[in-house]
Amino acid sequence: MQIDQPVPKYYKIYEELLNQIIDGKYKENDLFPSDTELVKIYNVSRGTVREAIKLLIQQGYLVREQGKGTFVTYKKIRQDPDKLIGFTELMRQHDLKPSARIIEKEVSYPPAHISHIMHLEPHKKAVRIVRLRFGDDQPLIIERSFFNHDLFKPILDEDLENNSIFDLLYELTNTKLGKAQQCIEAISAGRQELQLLEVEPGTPLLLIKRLIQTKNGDYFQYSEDVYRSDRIHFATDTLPYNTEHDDIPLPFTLTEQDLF
Amino acid sequence: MQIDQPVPKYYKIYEELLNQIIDGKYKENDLFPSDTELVKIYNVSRGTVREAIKLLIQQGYLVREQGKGTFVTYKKIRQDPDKLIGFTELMRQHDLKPSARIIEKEVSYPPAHISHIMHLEPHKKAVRIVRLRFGDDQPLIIERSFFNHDLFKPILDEDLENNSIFDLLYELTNTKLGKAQQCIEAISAGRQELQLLEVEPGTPLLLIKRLIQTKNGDYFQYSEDVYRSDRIHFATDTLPYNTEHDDIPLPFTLTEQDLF
DNA sequence: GACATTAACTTGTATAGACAACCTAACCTA
DNA sequence: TAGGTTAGGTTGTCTATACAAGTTAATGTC
Repeated sequence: MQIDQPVPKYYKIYEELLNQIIDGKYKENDLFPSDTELVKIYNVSRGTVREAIKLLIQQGYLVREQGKGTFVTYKKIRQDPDKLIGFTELMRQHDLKPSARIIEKEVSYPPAHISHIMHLEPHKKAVRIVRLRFGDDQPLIIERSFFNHDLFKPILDEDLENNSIFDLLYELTNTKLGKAQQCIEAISAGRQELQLLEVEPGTPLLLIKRLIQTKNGDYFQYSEDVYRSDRIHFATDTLPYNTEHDDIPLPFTLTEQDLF
Repeated sequence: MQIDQPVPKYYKIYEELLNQIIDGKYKENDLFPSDTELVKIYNVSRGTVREAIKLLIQQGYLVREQGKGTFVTYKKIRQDPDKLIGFTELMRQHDLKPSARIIEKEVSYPPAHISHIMHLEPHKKAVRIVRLRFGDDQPLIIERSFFNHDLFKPILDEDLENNSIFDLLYELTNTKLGKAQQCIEAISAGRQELQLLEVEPGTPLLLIKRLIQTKNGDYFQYSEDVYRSDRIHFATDTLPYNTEHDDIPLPFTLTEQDLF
């Protein structure tokens, strides 16, 4: 015997709108129906409509702009975490203007666990840099990095907003990079993320931690990059075998209709 | 000249309540003031109070339970990058006792977008399976999959709770898997996730979408797996920052250049 | 033509009220 | 005592309304 679980109106509306978006009823950047229109269509109150819209916003399908309207943004920037495509290259592929801002830059004693991960001796200082990455002037990524001070020193005073750190490293010290490790987590937006990435409190974000060595085996960098998951799409084409990829985007998510 | 931007009431209340929680006014699992009490304290409407509470829930500070009340659940974000786990064999490397529960299993006509992505003809049925996977009896992953019915038929009645689907496929039909695509997102826990994964509303989770082909090129499976990010670390050990391709000048120099 | 004003939209916030669903504890009854 | 009922609390959902804040396009004026 199946229990008849009542599904809220706002959730049904959410599902229906999601299906419409997935079915391609709206194109990227299309104007979505306004609250008032949806109120008439579904014959519910505005609060209920907004509840449904909120879910779609949280999933990254819609964006609201006060005074202008609600817009469809289902297409995400794709990035393959295995192939470390550069940020500017990634932006260029999506016709977005890349830019960066240095939030913090200092030489200090890192926390103990950072020293440990980077195999630094306890008395060694490290270079800490926080950068904010933009695509078309929209904040996409916070990069929080610790660098090996000895290796980083030669490029410390270079222009890091407009130059590649790895490029500078190679040009000035002839050092190349070697192995790297990374892991991915989902986190909730904290205080700094709210401010820098311009998201709502509690927005789920992707956290990618990387530990990068030089080709000599020295630990060069430990970074924690926080990505706006609603704007950047992490995709891989590998697994057992890697042939030429068909490139089917997987931009949607199963709805409850698909599940029950 | 800075425009004096008005801060919403619900946000001020949110900040004040957050400060109280951070200051330790409430202990873990303490009962939080009810909507009605907060309405009296702040002299606002219930909707406004709930807006503030919602933010605290999304941040993971509070949990609401219908009929019982609102509770404080301070949650730590733990960083443990020393444990780096492989992509597929998470369970074994974690040294956890693996188990699974079939939530749903049916043969039916899949939604249109699933048919499309799996290259199924519209009249073709698919096997839909929802599995909940445990490690040491704790729910870790929801696997929601659609399988090609023709390919899946031979193993439909096998014991899917205690066997690997891929292993069964190979044993019974000698079919090997080919290429796969996958992408990773961060999402907020929805209704089914709350129930099955036993997490609090708004908990950030990892969503991994996969499209898997057989070696023959047939589309075998589309799945969306939801991981408890607080219990599972997703990691790749080595990245092709690759040293072996140093001789190839153009493509790899570009990527390294743009990375920072 | 250039520019300010206005009207008519949009989303954002806030209020007040209602009922449903759920939980707990006190109470009543067998 | 044991068990069922009820009253009163909680959160969940939904409605209806109102005004603020921001955008856009048409209008009117100089």
